[in-house]
Amino acid sequence: MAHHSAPGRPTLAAVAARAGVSPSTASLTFAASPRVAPATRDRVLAAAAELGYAGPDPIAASLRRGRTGVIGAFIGERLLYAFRDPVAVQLLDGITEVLGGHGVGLLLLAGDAGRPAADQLVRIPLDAAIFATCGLEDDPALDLLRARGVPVVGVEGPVADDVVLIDIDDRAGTAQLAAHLRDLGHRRVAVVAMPLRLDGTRGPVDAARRARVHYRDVRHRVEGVEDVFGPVPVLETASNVAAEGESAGRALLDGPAGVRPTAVIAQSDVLAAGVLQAAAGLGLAVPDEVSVVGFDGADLPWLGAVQLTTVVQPTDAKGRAAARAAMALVAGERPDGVLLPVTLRVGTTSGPPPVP
Amino acid sequence: MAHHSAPGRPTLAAVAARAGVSPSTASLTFAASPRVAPATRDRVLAAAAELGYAGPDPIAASLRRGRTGVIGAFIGERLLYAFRDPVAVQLLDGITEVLGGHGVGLLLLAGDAGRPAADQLVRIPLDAAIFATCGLEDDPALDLLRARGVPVVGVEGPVADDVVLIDIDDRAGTAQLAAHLRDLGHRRVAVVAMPLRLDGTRGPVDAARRARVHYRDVRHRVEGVEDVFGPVPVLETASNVAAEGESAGRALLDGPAGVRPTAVIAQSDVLAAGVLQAAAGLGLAVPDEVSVVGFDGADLPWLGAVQLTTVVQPTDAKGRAAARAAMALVAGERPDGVLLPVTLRVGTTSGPPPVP
DNA sequence: CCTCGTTATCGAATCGATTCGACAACCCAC
DNA sequence: GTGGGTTGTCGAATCGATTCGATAACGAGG
Repeated sequence: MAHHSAPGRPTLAAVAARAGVSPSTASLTFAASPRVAPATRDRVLAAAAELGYAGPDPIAASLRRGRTGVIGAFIGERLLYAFRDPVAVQLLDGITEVLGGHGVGLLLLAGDAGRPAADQLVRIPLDAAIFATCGLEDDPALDLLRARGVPVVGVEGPVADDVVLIDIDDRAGTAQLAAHLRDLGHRRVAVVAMPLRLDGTRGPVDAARRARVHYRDVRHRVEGVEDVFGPVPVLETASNVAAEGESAGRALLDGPAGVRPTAVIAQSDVLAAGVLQAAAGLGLAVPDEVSVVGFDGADLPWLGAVQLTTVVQPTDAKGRAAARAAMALVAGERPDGVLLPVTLRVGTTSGPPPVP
Repeated sequence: MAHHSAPGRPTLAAVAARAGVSPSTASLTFAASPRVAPATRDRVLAAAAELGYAGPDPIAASLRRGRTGVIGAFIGERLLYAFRDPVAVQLLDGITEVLGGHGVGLLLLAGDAGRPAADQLVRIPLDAAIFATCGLEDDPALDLLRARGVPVVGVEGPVADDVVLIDIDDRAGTAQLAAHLRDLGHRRVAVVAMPLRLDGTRGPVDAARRARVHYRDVRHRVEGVEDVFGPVPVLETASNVAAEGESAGRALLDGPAGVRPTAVIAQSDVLAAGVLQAAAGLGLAVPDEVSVVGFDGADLPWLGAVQLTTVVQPTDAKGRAAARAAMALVAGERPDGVLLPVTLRVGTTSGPPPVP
């Protein structure tokens, strides 16, 4: 009975023996060391070819080196939902761009809601972990990683001494956006928020709920609005998808002109797209009867010619920065956190409020 | 200078010593073996807690076991483009669903076009690989995996003796779709094809190009149409995205009523969505002036109320089947390939051709 | 009291490489 | 010809666990 799936696979030692050199030399050969003589190298390579040896076993090499060349990315939600979010996708793309260049692989860790895949963490070798879209302050996975000595990078959280933070200025960016609306003359605005935590809740946010917000970006994007307008009504969605934005939008905008908000601040472009759909469904002209703004600067394909007024964040740069930080941590460095800039982009969905 | 990122991390041996047991017993304890006495177990666990030992090192365990608990998924394109494709996303979701249940992780292998990340393959330990969206017949990565003894599952390709194939009947499905159009009375149809190979080419497909098609599904979905209509014009897109579908659709539909096709068969719902946009842009009513059909049965959010006539494939089941096959291969079994059924779904985008 | 059968624990081999310091061989110059 | 500096190769320790067969302890039955 064989121990392995592939029983008779040749080892480096076998290759060395066949080539008439020591295992050390054979190892050096495959590491492309300049210290091995060309003639010897050819002999080893020839022996390897004859034996069908495909190079050193990655697992054994990993053990010796103490590294695997794999970095894990935590996705809070199930994969399917995370990938509906263009920001998450672009972030991951930025990460793989850097990682791929170093021959490092990205492992997806998706946790169905509550309990993130903890068993995976225990079993799977990781050099570092990136909290990609789930900056929970008290994620249990964080403790596991800590105990294991796996360095952690957080994209917009969690905040901790031993976590390198890649951040954007959500609050100031949103404040800028809010100021734009205020300067246009808006006084009655409402916020359509991304989920405060992942429990399927939707609806108006009260103080109690507000106190239990899990995500830093969500909190900061509310605070940015309040910096300008003071307390405003916040409507929470259950998921960051257009359909949720639409139902929230309908709830907000389905009322008489003197009562409904003259501007809706969605916390993401995806939600804003939903709000736009809601406005269209209610027969409200944008921006003449209602202004709609978003956040992210994702170029959503289904917006068509509409240019959403939004706060543009450098999502791909965020991904690249996260990956670079992870690589640095693996190399034993202690990289600084990064704060990336955001910019207001005024489009065609914001304008002065309607005159009564 | 420390060898590792975390120098003084305790080992299983240290825990065993502290608990006054042998390493074997400590190992058995963490493997939750029933053969270890409860009192001993508690002693070991206590020692582990005191030392801050988080459990056996996954790398070392991997070496001994010969497995890592990581399965690689090959994405032909860059992540960003692959994840614009709802089918790819759903496929991956199905894969992670099964894998996660076994505590196995999914590693993304994205190759920038031509050369897929070969260096990653050499360095990263993998138990098995799934060709998720890139069924190239002659992918160089396949040879590397073979040489390494890594078992491979192919989703719609590549076809090889040692690759377990998870397939759908693209040809028969498309033929059914084509027959539906023929029965409605269509005689002049055109195909908007996904990329035949990844080289950025777009435009009419001639025989030479046709001979060099890389993807099985693309080929089969053309053949299915020809089974019903005989040779038809095929317009290739450079990428499976809506914008490409739109420009292809405009090229096909921008002509006098007697010349342009009365039905456009897009090879994916995403492309079909683009063709619908093109039709709308040209002021053509669907299905009265032109019928548009797709493939996949993906529920695209931005289609709104439009019900696309399409061939529904069980994408998530495909993902789950692929993952199950991979797990079986890792377990040393020799699973059979799987052929999943597709079904025609008639929506509101197909109808009789206009009367001249 | 001795033996047999469990049950819990241990020893030791093994997984397949990497790497550092030592060492031999060789070249050149003095 | 000897000393010093390269250059190329080798030995041996190590990475941290898993696992099988062996052994000790112990209770029960004859």
